[in-house]
Amino acid sequence: MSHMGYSCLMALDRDHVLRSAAALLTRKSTATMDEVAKAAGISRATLHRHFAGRDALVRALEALGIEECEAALDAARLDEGPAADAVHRLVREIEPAAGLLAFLYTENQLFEGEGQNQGWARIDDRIAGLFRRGQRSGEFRIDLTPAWLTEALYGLLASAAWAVSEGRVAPKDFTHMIVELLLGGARRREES
Amino acid sequence: MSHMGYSCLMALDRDHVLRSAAALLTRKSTATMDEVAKAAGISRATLHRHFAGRDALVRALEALGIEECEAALDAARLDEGPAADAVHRLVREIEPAAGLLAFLYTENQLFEGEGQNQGWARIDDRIAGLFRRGQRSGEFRIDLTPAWLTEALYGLLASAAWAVSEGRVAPKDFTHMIVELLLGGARRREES
DNA sequence: CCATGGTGAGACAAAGATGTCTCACATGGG
DNA sequence: CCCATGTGAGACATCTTTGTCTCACCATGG
Repeated sequence: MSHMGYSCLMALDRDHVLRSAAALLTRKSTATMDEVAKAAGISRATLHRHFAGRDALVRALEALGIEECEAALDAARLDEGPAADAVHRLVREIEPAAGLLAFLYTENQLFEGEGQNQGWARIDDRIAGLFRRGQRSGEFRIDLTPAWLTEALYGLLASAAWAVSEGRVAPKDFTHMIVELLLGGARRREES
Repeated sequence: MSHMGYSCLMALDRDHVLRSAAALLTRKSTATMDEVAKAAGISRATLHRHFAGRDALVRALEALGIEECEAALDAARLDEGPAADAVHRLVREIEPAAGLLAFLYTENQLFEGEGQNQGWARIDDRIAGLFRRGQRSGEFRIDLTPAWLTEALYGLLASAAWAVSEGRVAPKDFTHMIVELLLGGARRREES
């Protein structure tokens, strides 16, 4: 064993289990602990050694989702350049986590008060702040509230993730579809 | 009793139960049969007399959702006038059913092959057809596929329904928020 | 070689939800 | 008044999932 073996191999294992669980629960949000274990290639006993129970697993997934969102927000450099470009960078950065986000987004409709509400609130604020910046600079229209634009972004991310996983949308179009609809809408523009 | 009493009162009762269940499951998608019964003001036994089981209840809700969608599609007269106006009418007509739609939309991520797939396919086709008409007439841009626009509409309806139920968006803004984002996007338009 | 620790398989009880049943009660018609 | 029908309350068995436990196995390091 040794401390290094523990902290290193376990951490890698745990991360692998977490990502397998995310991939499975994205497709089947009611998957059993046994199914999660099999999907990760481990036994239910070992799964329980990593996560005390289903709640703990979902909490860990929530933490992972928050972490990846924050990382995407950082990588997108929301404060730099035109807000529209920042939105584009944000969607591109957040795409790999979209499936997980969709799972957590629908899961959170259930646990009203529980969960890492503070973590999500912070993310909501950062995204809403981006839209607010775009409104103040005159790039974005002001009759759609930042809160709604944020919510709409979540909804479009979830829709796109499902549409891609069911083959209704090509994976390579993911970012383009979301960004163009969110920013430009469906109506044809004369100006551009 | 009497046959009329049965077929009439039962039907009303059944409809009332169905709508109570829809309202509850919209907020708490994992609600128990007991909770559904209490929400409808009846006992679990009576609930079981109306619907053989939870599956039957969800199936009935799915049928109700399909029915209301079709009704909204009919009322919106998708073939008349500019496609953009038809989209506006559609969202306005479908608003009362948005909560139920959101529930079914996320529920259907689970039952892959099951359910009234044919009913949904027909609705998908009608909505996608509306977007295709708008593209052909030159109203809508052609780089966003009708399938994606349809999916996005579902996602925005679900997002808006949740945002309203959690107080993040005013109920009266429901239609405006969705239509303006879906058609016009967040970017400010020079022309209008 | 042997000891240690992680793992898989499976047994087990507990908890929750479901489906079925019985029984008492009320209401409305004959 | 009496009977029939729908209803509510609750008991009950069943099923699924969960959480805990034990035990045999195996790989790795000493």
